Amino acid sequence: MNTLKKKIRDHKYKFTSQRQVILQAFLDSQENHMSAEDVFNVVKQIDPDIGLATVYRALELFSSLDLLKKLDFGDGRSRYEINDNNLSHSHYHLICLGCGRVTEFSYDFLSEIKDKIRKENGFEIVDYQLKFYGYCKDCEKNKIQ
Amino acid sequence: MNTLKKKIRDHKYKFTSQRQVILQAFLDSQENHMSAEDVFNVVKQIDPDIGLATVYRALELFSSLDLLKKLDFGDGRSRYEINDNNLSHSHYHLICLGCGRVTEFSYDFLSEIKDKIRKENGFEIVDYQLKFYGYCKDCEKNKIQ
DNA sequence: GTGCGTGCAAAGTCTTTGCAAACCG
DNA sequence: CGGTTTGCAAAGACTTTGCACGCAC
Repeated sequence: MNTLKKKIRDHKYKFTSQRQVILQAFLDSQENHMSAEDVFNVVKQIDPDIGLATVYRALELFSSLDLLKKLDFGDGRSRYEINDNNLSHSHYHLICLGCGRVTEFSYDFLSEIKDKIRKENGFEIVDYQLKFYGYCKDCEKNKIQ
Repeated sequence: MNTLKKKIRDHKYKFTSQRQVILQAFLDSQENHMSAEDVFNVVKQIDPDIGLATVYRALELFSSLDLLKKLDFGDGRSRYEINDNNLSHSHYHLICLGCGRVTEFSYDFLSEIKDKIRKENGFEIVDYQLKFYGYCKDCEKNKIQ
């Protein structure tokens, strides 16, 4: 938390109690991919006066500071996760078309492809997002088709 | 177009003039990733009476039939492209953080990772989406930082 | 104290839905 | 003809914004 606090202050933003509570929610949460409303519901427990707009504003601020990473799983709302800030530590998301469960998977295929893309397109990668859609073990078992 | 028409009829859906015009827009368009409104603007030229809701309904229908593929580039609206229906032909999107331009890139790394994921997670992949964020040649050149 | 940050409510954007009329097969 | 599909407008879901008050520094 102190690292996060420092990063916010370094950018001349204020470390308000609301911002702290919202960050804490991510540090504490078992739920890895919270939507704005998920976050709102968590922080309301600690500070009932907090507003949904404040949550949205904080999530956007934190994303711009790379404290959080904004995700999209195609369910009509943005989701966020703590950003570990290291490309090679990145993970991918396995999104089950049956139950919607999102699992994480990690495997370094990037170094190879990164070079290839730089050479062929002159495109300098700073981040990426990889989502696999399919059926998880349980749904595969129960699939009719 | 006849293949598409067949696929629609095979599923007992009607091949209406509106649906035809919308599909034609994708076949003709140079723009590879049209939003619902982009499509609406194109088809209005041909059929001024067409409604935006019809476009949305058609895009959803076509996606469910795998004629189109629904994409999300994080700009707050869904985008669509013709689906080539072959996992190994799939391409990735290079999204420039400078100018927003979306380029396509193709490289088969999937077969390898697919096996790995099936073994380790019991997850059966049917589709995936890979997006790289970074800076394209031009923006890299002009980047201050 | 000053100006950034907040809460609230209203507005905005994209998308979906209800319904009567139109149309495909 | 009958059930789909359409166009329109209204509603819905998520997110952003305007503004007066409050708080971090």
